[in-house]
Amino acid sequence: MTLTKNTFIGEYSYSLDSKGRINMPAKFRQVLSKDNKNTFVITRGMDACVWVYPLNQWLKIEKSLRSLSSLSKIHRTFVRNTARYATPSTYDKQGRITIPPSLVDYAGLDKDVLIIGMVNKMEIWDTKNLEKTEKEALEIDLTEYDDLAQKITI
Amino acid sequence: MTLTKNTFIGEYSYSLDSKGRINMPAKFRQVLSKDNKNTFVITRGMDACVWVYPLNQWLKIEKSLRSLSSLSKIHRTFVRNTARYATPSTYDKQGRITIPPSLVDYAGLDKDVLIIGMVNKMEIWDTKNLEKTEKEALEIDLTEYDDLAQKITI
DNA sequence: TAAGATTGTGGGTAGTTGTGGGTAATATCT
DNA sequence: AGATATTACCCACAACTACCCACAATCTTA
Repeated sequence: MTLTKNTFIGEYSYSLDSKGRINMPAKFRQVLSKDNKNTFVITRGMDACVWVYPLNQWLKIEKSLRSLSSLSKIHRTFVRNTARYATPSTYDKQGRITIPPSLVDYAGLDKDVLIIGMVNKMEIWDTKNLEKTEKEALEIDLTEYDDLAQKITI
Repeated sequence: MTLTKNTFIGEYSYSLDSKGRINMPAKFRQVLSKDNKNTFVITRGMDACVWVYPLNQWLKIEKSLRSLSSLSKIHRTFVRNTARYATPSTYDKQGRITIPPSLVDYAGLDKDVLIIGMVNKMEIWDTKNLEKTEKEALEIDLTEYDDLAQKITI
């Protein structure tokens, strides 16, 4: 079952071990193209989670960042926050990546974590944290949400 | 009797076996075009049921999701909620797909299930659950139904 | 109606996957 | 430089999944 290359969907439950390693879902490893060199780039997500990009996707982002002018304050902030915490990490023979302590801290990762496919990247969430975030998300503007749903036609 | 490609209508009764597998109606498999690679994408339905897309239909959704920027919170939420529960599943030689435990749970699938053709996708319902939902549906606002009638000619 | 093909259901087995931990190489600090 | 901490790589094993075969019931066709 090979899906689109470098596309991640689905939710997987794993545990962060005592060495700060997390398994990458086998299905996600399978869809990776070879130019990713078994490497992911991990960085801060915009929510309280960790974003994990396959290498080649990250390279595209780097390119976009390069095009942003530093004259704009919001551009500077965005580039800084995105680039600052990014770390490349190669997964081991068992398919695990090591999450730097600072990111474990940022996302509040404890033992039980969820890896969520976000199409072009993955998110790593602390299970309990996500539940909390979901409750808050109920307060988002539903009209806007519906508009989106209309456009996408699921 | 060849029907329209990738179009699903009708209702079929099957059973969920001890390994979490459900047979896909032979007719549904027959109308699939080859680019579906014997794969369906299963996800949460908006009611208490499982939605099953043929691969190529899902790819259209995926493409829309890809166009949404993660800078927008509402976009992130939408992508997450849509992609999160989706799992590709290739059917075996006997034509069965495996339903992940989380979705079995979500839809309350027990043994007897119904597969319902929803034109561009299918729904899998627990038989008893659907009966219950149907009773509740009798109470929906008939005005809304009338609105629909304006749009669609039956 | 009888033979053959198709369909739905059950279960066995080999390979894959997730997780823990050990050891050697590398980095850090005094 | 030497001691200590950190990281990278390897092996082991239990649980799970994909794949295969079997068979009864149903449908098709001659």
